[in-house]
Amino acid sequence: MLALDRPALSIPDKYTFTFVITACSHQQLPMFGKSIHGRVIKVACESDIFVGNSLLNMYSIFGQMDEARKVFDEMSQKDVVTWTSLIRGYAKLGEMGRAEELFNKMPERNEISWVVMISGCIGSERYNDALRYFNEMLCDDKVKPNEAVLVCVLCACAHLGALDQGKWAHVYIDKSGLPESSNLSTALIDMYAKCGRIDCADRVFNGTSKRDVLTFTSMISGLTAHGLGKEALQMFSQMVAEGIKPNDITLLGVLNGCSHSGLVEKGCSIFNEMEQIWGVSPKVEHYGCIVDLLGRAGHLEQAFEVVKTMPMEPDIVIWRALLSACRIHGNVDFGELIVDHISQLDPNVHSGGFVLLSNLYASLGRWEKVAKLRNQMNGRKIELSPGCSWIEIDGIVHEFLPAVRLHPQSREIHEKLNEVMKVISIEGGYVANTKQVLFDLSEEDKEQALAWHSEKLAVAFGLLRTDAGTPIRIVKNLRICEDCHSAMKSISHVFSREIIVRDRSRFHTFKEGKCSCKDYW
DNA sequence: CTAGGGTTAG
Repeated sequence: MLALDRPALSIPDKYTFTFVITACSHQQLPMFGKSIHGRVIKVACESDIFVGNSLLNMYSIFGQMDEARKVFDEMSQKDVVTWTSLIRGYAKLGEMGRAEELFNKMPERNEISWVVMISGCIGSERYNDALRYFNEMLCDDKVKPNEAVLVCVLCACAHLGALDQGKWAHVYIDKSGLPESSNLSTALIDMYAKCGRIDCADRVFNGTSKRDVLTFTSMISGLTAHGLGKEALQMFSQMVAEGIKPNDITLLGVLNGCSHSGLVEKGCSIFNEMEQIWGVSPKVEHYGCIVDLLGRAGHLEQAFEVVKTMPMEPDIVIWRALLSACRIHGNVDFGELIVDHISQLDPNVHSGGFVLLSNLYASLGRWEKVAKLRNQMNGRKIELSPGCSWIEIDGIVHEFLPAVRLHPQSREIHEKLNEVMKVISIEGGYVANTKQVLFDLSEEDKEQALAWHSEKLAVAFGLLRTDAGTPIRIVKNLRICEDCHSAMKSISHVFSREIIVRDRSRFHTFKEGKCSCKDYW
């Protein structure tokens, strides 16, 4: 109404443009934003740095980097916001090389520029790079790490299992006088839990007065990953008692906790009530949990019934949970039934489908089928993500890929590993699992690689570089395979070492020849 | 609202 009353005043000024362009960025309105860009040029306030920055940022957010770059190049005046926005655009697309180049070139940096670089590394799963940038940031007198940077750093430590550096960040936070926040507590809890120190996570949790749904969720998920299902449920009760409403991810953690601890009835009742009590409608992930829960406990028919009646299309994870249940319970017939069912579905979308089938055939001993699938995969150039392990020694995270030659001490590591394998075969009763083919998404292909799985290399390195009796902590990006699992058991026994391996889904603590997962994972 | 951060099953 106002606008109609005063048509003469309806030409927006640069402040209005800035405001509207920013709104387009936040509301995901690329078309509208673009049309505004055209109008900006008409009213000739495009030389304003605020207008330019908001336009540049808008294109960066939408991933239209050619457009963003054009705005950047045309801006006569640039400031730290201009540079940071452009860097963020590239970082979000995973073009870290471009981002890095600009970051090195920019005339001045502030805290936010560092956050953008560090969080960009995390988004591209380059956690070691994230920590490297953080250390560089500490050398820069003009900036001080803020809450956002520290959250990123803890996140990187959590992914890497870098306990020492995580502890260092914790001390830094306590000394820095940053106000207590649920964000930092959440990141600390998650870091400790993922680094194998659920006890420290618990201490942080109990020491904080600012708890929200995220704090509780990271604690619950942490307990779950450590196989502490009952404790996870207790934590859930405490959360409810404190009047905090769980979200979909909280419930995922709780259900998974039930699954790992065999709490079938409890899990089912939580699942059945999540909509009415918490207003969270089950997503495909929750169905995945319940299928896993039922399948693991041996209720295969019931699990299959859930898959058939669920309101959405079952995804690859669900089929895998079912097949994994068949494998655990040695139910070949049911497994083949499911494979029949899957092969009628879309066969060539995910590489996951191939691996899944291959695993099942391998577990059924149908090697000719495995070989055939393998050829098909090679023919289609399906790429699988490489297996990778990390180990932190003296505050430095060492990364092991199947191509271990990259590591400066690789020959020594190989020699050590050969020795270890020999010793455990003779003294530890270890027998190599020669049938091992793609047990999980283990892409470390035995045929083509004389290389060992990355977790074996990491453990050899750990034995070389740590004192006798020190626990060895390893993080692996995929699930540990059966062969490595039994090797770790033998090593823990023969070399009297506690070995803690965090794999993709949970912790395995090897001690005196046994694993905390009770061979059930 | 000219630029920045966290929890996630298998």
